[in-house]
Amino acid sequence: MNQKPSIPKGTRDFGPVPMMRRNYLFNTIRSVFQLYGYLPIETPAMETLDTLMGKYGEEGDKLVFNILNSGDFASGINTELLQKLIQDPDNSALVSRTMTSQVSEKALRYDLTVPFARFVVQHRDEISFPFKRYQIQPVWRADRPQKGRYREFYQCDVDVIGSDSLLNEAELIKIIDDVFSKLGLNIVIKINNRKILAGLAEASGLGDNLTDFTVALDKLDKIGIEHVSKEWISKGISGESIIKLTPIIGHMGSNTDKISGLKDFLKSSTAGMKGLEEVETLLTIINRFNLNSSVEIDLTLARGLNYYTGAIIEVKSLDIHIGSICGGGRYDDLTGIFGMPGVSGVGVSFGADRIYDVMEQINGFPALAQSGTQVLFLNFGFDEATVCQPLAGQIRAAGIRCELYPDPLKIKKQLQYADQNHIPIVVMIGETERNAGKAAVKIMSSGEQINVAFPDLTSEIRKII
RNA sequence: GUGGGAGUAGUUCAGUUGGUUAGAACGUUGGAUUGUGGUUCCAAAGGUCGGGGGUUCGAAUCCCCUCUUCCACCCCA
Repeated sequence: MNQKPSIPKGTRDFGPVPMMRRNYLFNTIRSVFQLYGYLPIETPAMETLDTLMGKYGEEGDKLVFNILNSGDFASGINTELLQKLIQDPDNSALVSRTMTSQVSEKALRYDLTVPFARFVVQHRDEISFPFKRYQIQPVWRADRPQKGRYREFYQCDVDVIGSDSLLNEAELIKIIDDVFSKLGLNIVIKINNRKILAGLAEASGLGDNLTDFTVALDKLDKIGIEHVSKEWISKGISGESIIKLTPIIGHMGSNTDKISGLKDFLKSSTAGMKGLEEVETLLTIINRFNLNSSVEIDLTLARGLNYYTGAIIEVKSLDIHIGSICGGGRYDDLTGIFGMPGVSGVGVSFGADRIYDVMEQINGFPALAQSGTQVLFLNFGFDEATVCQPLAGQIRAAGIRCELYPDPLKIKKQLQYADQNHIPIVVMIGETERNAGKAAVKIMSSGEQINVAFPDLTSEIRKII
């Protein structure tokens, strides 16, 4: 007892109440996915290192949890090679990488999209395209935990792969709107397009600085235009370009205003115009949906851009400031890295844990009393309990949640148990009741108590509930 | 990976310029005439003060290291 047990950092236990709420969340999300015809899949918690590495950029690779090989994992180490490398202290990163590959061949999944791509390639024969799937599973990241950031968390992914149609993007936005409407959260759906970003870079003469350009741009709402400009300049982007860009990026008007501004700015860029056209079409489709949430074009939305090629989607809570609670986009060639080129997909991922945190903070969860026991039989001893069992069986057969207290403790203890577990009805059958053939039914909220003949017990309880 | 705050009973926290057996509240357990909960009253249990090292006659308190956690950055759900 002098040593307290604990769980790894960034992980959490979920007691009954959080669990019921999480189930409510997952069920809501799942029911919407199913309503649009998406099919469930699951993939293993671990993937081979080959599948995962190199898919998330340099930063992402570092955040993958590696799994040590079983058994005598040290036998695979090439000591000669390592000794050679280790002599140079600058090599420490390389040494770690080399060593990892020698003692580990699998890792915990980092997201659901890459395993999905692997799944599609591996099962291409069984899949008919377009393939619409959803997947609700935990993922793991060796990130430093903080508010709204965990090392083990759930993602709820919906993707459609094998279709270029913008109707898919529109459908996903409708799904987002449905889910958050059902949950009662106020959100804004931000959209952008990778091609527009490329166009902005091109039209302002940035050349191939796209990555540096977007990484800084993504921080605009956080650090402001001055700091973004500074970062751009430090990356070698010319002041001239920045002056051209500032009014476009800082444009705060409506979507149509933004589009007309962009139309003029991007006219020299084919990619940019293509992206703009996509956004326009998407907005046209969405306008027919009558969404509850607002959809706004946000040019600062870049989202890592590891594999996104078209639409970029992100959802922010208007209730709580917590980073994005849902995000995704189109990736034209994700399966290409697994040897199946030319298949385009688009998908979004709901961050269940962050959504939970938001719901929690705004008291957005409905009362979930419908999960606990409704009727408790007190235990007056073995013989009396034997009488209770068939009666409890009848009550359950009527669909009422019912339990018998397992130990013949003092009645006070058993009532305390009922009280603490918010059980509304208690049935007492002691020696007296057993002889009389009548049960004492106590309604906990009022303390009122009535006697009911055994055959009428189920119907009486049904009346009370 | 970088920077800052915090670690004292199950939980939330007190703990005076270093000074005797480290406190409270809530919770837990037991009791207040035998088969009746929530309120009340009484009592008890529970801490090598995150861990290790150092300074000191003496450390929860001062210094160093480490772990954990929270916050910010990087990045992200």
